[in-house]
Amino acid sequence: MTTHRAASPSLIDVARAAGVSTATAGRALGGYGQVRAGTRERVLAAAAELGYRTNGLARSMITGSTQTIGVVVTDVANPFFATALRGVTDVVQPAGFEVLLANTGSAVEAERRAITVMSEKRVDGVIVAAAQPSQGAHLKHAIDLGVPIVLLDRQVAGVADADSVTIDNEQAAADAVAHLLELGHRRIGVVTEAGDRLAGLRGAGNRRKGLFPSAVRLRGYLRAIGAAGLEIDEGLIGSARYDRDSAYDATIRLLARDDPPTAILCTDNVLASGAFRAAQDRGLRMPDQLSLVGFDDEPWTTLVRPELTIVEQPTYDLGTRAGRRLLDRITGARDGRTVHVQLQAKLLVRGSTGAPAAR
Amino acid sequence: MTTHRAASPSLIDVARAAGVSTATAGRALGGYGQVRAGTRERVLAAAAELGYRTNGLARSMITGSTQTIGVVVTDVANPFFATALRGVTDVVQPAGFEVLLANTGSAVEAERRAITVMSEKRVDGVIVAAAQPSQGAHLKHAIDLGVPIVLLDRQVAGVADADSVTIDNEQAAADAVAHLLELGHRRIGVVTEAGDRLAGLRGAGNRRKGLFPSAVRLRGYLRAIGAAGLEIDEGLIGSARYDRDSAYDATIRLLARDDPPTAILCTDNVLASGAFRAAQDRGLRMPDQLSLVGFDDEPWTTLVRPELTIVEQPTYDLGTRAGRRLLDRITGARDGRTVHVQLQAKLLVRGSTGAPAAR
DNA sequence: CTGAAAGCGCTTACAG
DNA sequence: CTGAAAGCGCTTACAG
Repeated sequence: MTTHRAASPSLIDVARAAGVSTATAGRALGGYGQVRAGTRERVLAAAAELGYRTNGLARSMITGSTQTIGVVVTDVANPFFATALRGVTDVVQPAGFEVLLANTGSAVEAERRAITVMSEKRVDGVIVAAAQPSQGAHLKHAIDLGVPIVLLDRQVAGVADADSVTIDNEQAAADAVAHLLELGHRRIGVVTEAGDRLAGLRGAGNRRKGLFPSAVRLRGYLRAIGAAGLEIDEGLIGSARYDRDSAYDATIRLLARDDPPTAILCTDNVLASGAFRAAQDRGLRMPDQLSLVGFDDEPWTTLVRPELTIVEQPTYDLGTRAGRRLLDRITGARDGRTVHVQLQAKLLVRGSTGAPAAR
Repeated sequence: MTTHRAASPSLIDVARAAGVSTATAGRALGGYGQVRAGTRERVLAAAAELGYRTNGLARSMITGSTQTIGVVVTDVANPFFATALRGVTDVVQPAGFEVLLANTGSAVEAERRAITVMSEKRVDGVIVAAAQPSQGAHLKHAIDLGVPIVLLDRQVAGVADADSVTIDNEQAAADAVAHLLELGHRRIGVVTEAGDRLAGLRGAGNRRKGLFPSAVRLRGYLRAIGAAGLEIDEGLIGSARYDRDSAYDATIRLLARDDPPTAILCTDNVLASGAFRAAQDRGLRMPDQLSLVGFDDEPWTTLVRPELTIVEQPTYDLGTRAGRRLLDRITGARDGRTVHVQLQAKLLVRGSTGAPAAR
């Protein structure tokens, strides 16, 4: 029973059916301006009768607002971004905004395209977790065109006028190392994605912009080790790619040293899972023979034995704060001042960390 | 150095600067129609000079296409939907479509609003993981208005004209039970969200529509038990809410029976994590004293000891298939026939299942 | 409170 | 290949 589908009725059709002008029909349907109650009812009845729905494109073209924000992430399937995204939607949807989502797969070119398209679709603003924090020219360009941008999780080099909501990753990693130092560890290893950035991080520079969170965490590790008066031993810095197997290998290498670390910090949840497996396969008792610290409170960290000590990031809040900040930019007080929110992570001490075994 | 920002330049401005008509400027910029190479260059130069960007709203209003699809899920933070969503974006973005995302929190009212707004924004189609598979009136309404819909993960009652892409959950659960039966188990328990649907499932009905995946899985369990000639023992059906603690409690209750199950199937990944913890806390050796089967290949399932036997759902593919199907509906062969794709899950046998201990 | 008219920024026939 | 004109479906001053 496929009925012939007429073109979607427009305001003109509704107005005609209700015997009013399109201006009046628009006022009744759009909830703006003044309309007599009786008139409104007649219009609404006609609209319902015809199956009318507002054309949001036409409305947006006139009002200059789409009630839509863009969200650009590197990987929605990553629980970190999925959770932050949930935070964004939970704040933004009740305020009457929709979310246009783009996944970049960490490719700057894809990010550039996404920003362009979103800008052409006239989103009211964009939240972006940059693919490459060192490359922000296209973001600056968008800002110059009048698109408000809030950076999520990564500060980007060369983008002065964007707000940002990030986690204090340097302090988070330093806290974890401090915990291990306090337990008496002196040879503390790290499994990290940012091993290749080591030279730059050891320099005097203290910029946050342009660095991936993993690099900032590595700097926190270096800082804490240095603050304790210990030498930085590059042999304790295990480089890995962003996957479990690579972290597994890096951990095995660290443990194979003549003088292996008694504790290891992993700068990420995925890396931690690889390190945990490596410790398991090596038959090391945790925490006696090896203490381990990871990032993110994922389900597995409390299912394994011992439970994993972790740095808990306020991931959901990261999203809500970014959403709220963007809404403020769009609607309310456009005081113009650029805001950089930095949230604190929390060390959750569990069974995988303890004093090193006496030797 | 805040320069005064002029209103975004329009095609008229570009045309004037290039000394051509708006029609020609539009053709040069939009890549449609015929334009002489020299003319095109002049127009592009003028556009670049002025910082012109196409107004997608105006374009969409005329062309009747927004190159945007809606995706409606209950919870983006759930790894299942996050992964499926990634599948959708990976298919749809390269084809030139953007994704408008809505999170419903399983509330039908939120879903209704999301569909309405998306429809008003004139998305070209919508993929929806229904909040309540039993309630589909608003979806049917949208379809009648001309919005193509592809159902994801859940068939919905009363929505005849929507395509669907789902997983064969009944077969998946039945396979898991068959595996346990083959190992020699006779008292097989189940921890499920759908315990309250039991009466309806035991009836003769064989509809898939209107049921949550958990309910379909429970039916698979019932079918497999019945097919083996065993009695359904309602005492072996542990009801839980959708959280780890509730599953933990349900498992503890099952294990406290005089005649406890020797194996347990969990109809979901979250429930499985609770059941695993319960088995751990009870000090039960797996698989000897208890065999356990879960759903979804989450990281934790290979980090715990023993590793968990699971039913692996093709979650990412669920998204890619739904995306592709919707694109087909929108662009290509609108043959009109409604398509129901059902993907098969795969049992991954690992250490948590084995023959029951002799007693 | 209501309406006639203008206009948002494009694309699309239609002529040339 | 190019342009003048119409039109997509709304909202917004402006009058009354």
